[in-house]
Amino acid sequence: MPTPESSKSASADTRERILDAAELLLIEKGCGGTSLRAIASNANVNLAATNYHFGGKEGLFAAVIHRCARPINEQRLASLDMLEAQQSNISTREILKALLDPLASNNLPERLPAVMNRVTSEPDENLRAIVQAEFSEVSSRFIAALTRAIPQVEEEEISLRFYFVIGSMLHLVGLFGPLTTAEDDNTRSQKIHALVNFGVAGLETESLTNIHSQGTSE
Amino acid sequence: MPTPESSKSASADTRERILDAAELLLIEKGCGGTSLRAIASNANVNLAATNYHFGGKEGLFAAVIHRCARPINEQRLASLDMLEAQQSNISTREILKALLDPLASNNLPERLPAVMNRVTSEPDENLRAIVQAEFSEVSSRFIAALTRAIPQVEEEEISLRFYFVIGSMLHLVGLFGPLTTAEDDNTRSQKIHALVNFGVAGLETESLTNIHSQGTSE
DNA sequence: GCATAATTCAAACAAACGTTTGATTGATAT
DNA sequence: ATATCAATCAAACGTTTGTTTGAATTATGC
Repeated sequence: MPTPESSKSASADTRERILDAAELLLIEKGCGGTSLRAIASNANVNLAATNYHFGGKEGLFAAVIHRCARPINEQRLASLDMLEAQQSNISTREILKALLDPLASNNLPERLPAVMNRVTSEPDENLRAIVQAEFSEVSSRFIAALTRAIPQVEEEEISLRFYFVIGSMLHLVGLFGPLTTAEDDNTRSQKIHALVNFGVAGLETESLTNIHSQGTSE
Repeated sequence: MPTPESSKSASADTRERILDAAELLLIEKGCGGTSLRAIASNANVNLAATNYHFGGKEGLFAAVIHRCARPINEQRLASLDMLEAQQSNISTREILKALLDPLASNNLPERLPAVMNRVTSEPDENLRAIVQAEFSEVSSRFIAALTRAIPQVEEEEISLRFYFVIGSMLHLVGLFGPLTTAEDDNTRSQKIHALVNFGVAGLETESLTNIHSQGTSE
């Protein structure tokens, strides 16, 4: 049973073509709506190649997710590392920019947001676990940084609001669509900037734990 | 032998059993991951009944979406109507409460958020069109109300921030899960309240259209 | 009662799916 | 050149999918 995990031969080209085709189809048709036959056809490879190189459909999509998420999450963590090394008091805006600005960069795999938007809403348990593992460090690190930056709000509330920002981000990249022209980059970075403003205000607002007269009198 | 307890119209009962089973499976397994056979099995009806009553799989899910979305959207619009009839200056918080509080109510079909969370991220074009049509009036009405309530922010920015709130909402109900115990209702309404606070702050913050030195000057 | 339409049912349909097989090619090293 | 292993290929595997069919059953109108 040969396991061709790390190979640099001509098969590496096949692997990348499969990943590219799978990534594109995953964005357009979703995980369950993409067949291995369509991937093989678009990648100009044999049908069995997908099973040979990735062990199956699930392994293939896991590789797609990993290839997409790793560089952008590394950039996020690197930016946060640099912030924490330079200053002791980091602003909420700086943290959110470290988190969201990589999505506006155009020298990164632009399709990552679209892939994440698809994958985070997939009902498949295994894929959800893969995604969660891929983002767990980013989540914990940024929640901790935000908790330090906003001491007037307790950590549990910060954590919830962080997920609000993530939800806004995912919904926003859903509006982007798979388009990635050069002029769209400007519009996209503007919307990312708007999201940063929105998130800063939402995160820093004082928490009103007093829920008085919640019921609607009608 | 037919069940003797079915004294009402048999066809209407079958339709509802199919809708209930389809709704539950749609939440758990997604749209593409739910087969008509699983629906028919869980609903204790014949396989052909789903095609007979709804014309096909797509018509069935459209009926599920419609049955879920209509009552909650009617409540949202009714609350907004009442606000606009009573006062001329409506606060951002009142508008967001009219939009989001129905999600915390427990005498409504609680499964709507989970259904929406699934359906809004489905890649199927026809289903997306159905969802968009179902929510178009709510979106336009609430964006208009928010634009009047927050005159210092231009409408285009309000529209974008509104979708941030929607994204946060969808992500939040994704965290809820299909569980709906009585004690969970309390936790759920608390999180909805936190979302209202978050959204009010994000919506009302001044827009920084001056994107000067967007690049990180470090 | 009988006739007519509506509904349910078991069975089958063709198509598409992920996966596996076994032969065949290509490269590498001895 | 020969042996060896990784990689590609056509073909088929068994399952599951949505949908359809035609008979059987039930409800409805007269």
